[in-house]
Amino acid sequence: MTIEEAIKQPKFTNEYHKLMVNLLYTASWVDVKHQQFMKNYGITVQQFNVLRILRGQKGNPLSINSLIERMIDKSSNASRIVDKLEQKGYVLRTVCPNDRRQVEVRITEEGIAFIGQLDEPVKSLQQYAHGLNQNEVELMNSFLDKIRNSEITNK
Amino acid sequence: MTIEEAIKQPKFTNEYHKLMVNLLYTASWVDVKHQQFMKNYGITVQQFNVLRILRGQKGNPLSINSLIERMIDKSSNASRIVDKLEQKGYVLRTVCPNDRRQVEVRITEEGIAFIGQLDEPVKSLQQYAHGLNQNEVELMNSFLDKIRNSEITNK
DNA sequence: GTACATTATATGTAGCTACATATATTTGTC
DNA sequence: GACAAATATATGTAGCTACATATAATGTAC
Repeated sequence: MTIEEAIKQPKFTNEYHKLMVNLLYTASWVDVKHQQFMKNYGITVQQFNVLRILRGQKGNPLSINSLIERMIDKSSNASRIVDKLEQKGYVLRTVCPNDRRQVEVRITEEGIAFIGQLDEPVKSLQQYAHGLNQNEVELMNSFLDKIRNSEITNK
Repeated sequence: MTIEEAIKQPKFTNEYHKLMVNLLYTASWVDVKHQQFMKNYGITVQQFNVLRILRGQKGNPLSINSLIERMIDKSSNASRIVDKLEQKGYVLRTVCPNDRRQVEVRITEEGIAFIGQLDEPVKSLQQYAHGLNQNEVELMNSFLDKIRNSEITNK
């Protein structure tokens, strides 16, 4: 299905307009797939991403701010996302001894076990990119970076 | 800024994984820009999109369902989005005489005037795509379509 | 034409989000 | 070291979202 068919809009003012719409539409489409997948495991996409970031730290803790820096959508609610994960026993929060304003968040054994169980099934989500060959994927990654970086020159 | 820098993740398991993250990150980035822009005019992105769809109908009404079919994120809340636009006087809701289950939504003169005033400033949002040349934009549009269509073969 | 399924929209609700603000701690200046 | 500014996190709140369910109208089978 083309983007024109997907939103029943026969034509766009130009290819650039079409690209913006297509980008937002496709990302929303992918996001919904992720949501539906995660729901089966009683977790939200945001919670999953935070857990995966923490696991990547290999036991080292991260502050809430460093967590935000690593999140895909820089959420002002990182604190409450960590709340939920804490309630589930997947992470632990301790006050940082060096700077008592900061909080050290780290993944628990339960958290590691839980997310480990998702490693295999999660791969199916990346399959969406496999409509493209290696060359195309690299090209598209560079295009996405270019889009975000065109901001400066436009201002 | 590369995607690696943007989320402080030095490497991904492969380019496909990176693409999924980059797609979600970039779309969220664009979406936030849109949100911030629309906020200045006291309207949400969703409300704006619905208004623009209705204007495109040239006076003909659309049912709630046809509206959903044309929306970028197929929202289950189309009914309430129309509520808000109705409260602002930008759209009108009338029961369809042929099928009294349906509702005919059409844009008002105020709605047309309001959205018309955004036509020029809104163009700045499309500028994000201008980091790419014509050829690259067309290529990227085809890649996005491919991503959504790879679903069937993966199942 | 009655009964039942289907379709179109609306609404109740829990949970999530952005934004503003609060609280606690640290840093810098004098 | 007292005081103001800056930093890190948490929280109150209004509004938005997904999902389930309700309401109403239409279509279909007999």
